[in-house]
Amino acid sequence: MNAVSDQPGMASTQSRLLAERLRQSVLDGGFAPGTRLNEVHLARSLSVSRTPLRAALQTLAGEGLLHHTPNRGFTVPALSLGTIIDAYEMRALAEGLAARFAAERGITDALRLQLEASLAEGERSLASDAADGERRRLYAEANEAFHGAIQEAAKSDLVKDVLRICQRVPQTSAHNIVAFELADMRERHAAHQRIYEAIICREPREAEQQMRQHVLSVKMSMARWYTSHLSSASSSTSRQPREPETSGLPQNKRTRRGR
Amino acid sequence: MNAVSDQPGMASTQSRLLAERLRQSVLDGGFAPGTRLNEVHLARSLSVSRTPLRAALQTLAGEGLLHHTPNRGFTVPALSLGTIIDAYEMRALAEGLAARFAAERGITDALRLQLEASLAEGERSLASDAADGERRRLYAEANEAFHGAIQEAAKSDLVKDVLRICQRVPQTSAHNIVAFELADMRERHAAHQRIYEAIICREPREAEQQMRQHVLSVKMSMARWYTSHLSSASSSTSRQPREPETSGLPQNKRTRRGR
DNA sequence: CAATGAGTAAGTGTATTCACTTTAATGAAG
DNA sequence: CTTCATTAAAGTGAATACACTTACTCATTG
Repeated sequence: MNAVSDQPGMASTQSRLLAERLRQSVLDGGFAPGTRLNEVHLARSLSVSRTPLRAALQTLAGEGLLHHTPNRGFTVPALSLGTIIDAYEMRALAEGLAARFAAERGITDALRLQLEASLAEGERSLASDAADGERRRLYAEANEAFHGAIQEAAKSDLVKDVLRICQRVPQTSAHNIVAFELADMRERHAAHQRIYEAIICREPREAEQQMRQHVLSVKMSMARWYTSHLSSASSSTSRQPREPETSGLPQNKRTRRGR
Repeated sequence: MNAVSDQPGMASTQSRLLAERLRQSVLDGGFAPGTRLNEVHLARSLSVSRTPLRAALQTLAGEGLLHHTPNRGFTVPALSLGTIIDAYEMRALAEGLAARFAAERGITDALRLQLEASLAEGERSLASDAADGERRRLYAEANEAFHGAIQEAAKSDLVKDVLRICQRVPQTSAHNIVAFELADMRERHAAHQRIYEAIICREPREAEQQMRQHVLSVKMSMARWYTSHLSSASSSTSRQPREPETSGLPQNKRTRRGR
């Protein structure tokens, strides 16, 4: 009955794969904020049964990426600008701590190489005369690699979890916006280099301080961009009574005859 | 078939109640670290079917309170002292942020009263000549009320979630140990008062700084206590291959006949 | 015509069953 | 006595079936 058996690459279980896919979808803004996820339709559209789907949804709800209401199911929360700014504030502290740990504990050669590679990649993306969108994509990639490497170097599951929570902001997620103007990107790149040096030199306080400033400056750029571009749209006060607006697939026909 | 129907107080669903109970159990150390949770046995002992139990477990796993391995089920992670210390480090930052937010945003009268009540309660517990254990219990209660009120005052779901993660440390959980010696408790109480004043006076930086110091000092006490009292026991390096040691109820007979 | 209430479809919560994986006891072979 | 293969029991993952709740349509009534 199962189509894919004895496949070597198939390490994980269905629920986990689903959780991964859905997490990605939610973070990428695949579902409109406030959307109500219909289990039956979602299951059909993903070609799975409800059981593993629910498993995935429960997990995501535990992670705080979805909200659950007892007899109404799962919804993707709508975040206000204030919430997003708070998240950056928290993230500045958490990433700062990660940088501090990395500096305190020292990093493996592999991670040092990854850091250097991401810096080089960022440099290249800034130097290239590629189209603006393409440059941005490249830089976003380098940026993610840089921060990822530091989080790894921190060697703390807890810090990683906290950062996951801080970045559970749909739409605004790191790799979507990241760098807003070329000048901003240059500034960020310089900050990355300072952070790298502080870590290599094993200077915890300096690394933490630099990282905090860096993230807070990203916060500023984001807020500026957000207010000037979106302003009105999707600025709801988190979990206010919003209209259902279900999703997961069509909810079309509703044919009935009188009693 | 369901025994409890049309009951007025029954607001929530079975899975949620279970999640709550289990969360409490895990935090209170109801399951030994490293224990493997057997779904069938646990379900029987809790008088529920596997479905809602699994739902609860998935949620807790999402929260990071349990660990899940594909075909082996859920386990309660064993934490090393290092991990616990890291948690305090993160918690210092998060609670500091909460205090800052509270000072920035101002607190409602209700919360101000709760803060004052908890301070008074702490004072009383320190002044009383009750038995040491009893005093400790009282102080722990006041302590929890104090920190809880500030977390509320921060008005940030994200900060609350982060703090939940930082306190997801079984056994060592806040209300279990908290204050170690009378002198420590006095020092803590004084810190609480300073924090309270900073918040009332709307001085964000001061509030944040005081709170950070406060939590870090708790960290020190905890580490001192931990090393002198437990030292060897339950100091494993997080997620190392530990022997199964299942739980949930007995696994007794194993009768079989040869092929 | 608006308000209200019954009845029904859609949707979520839970139970049960089946399939697949892991685990460990047993016994044969070296 | 140790090692390894065999094999069934126990356990988890997934699917299906059923129960209960919510929400909507429509008809009735004042």
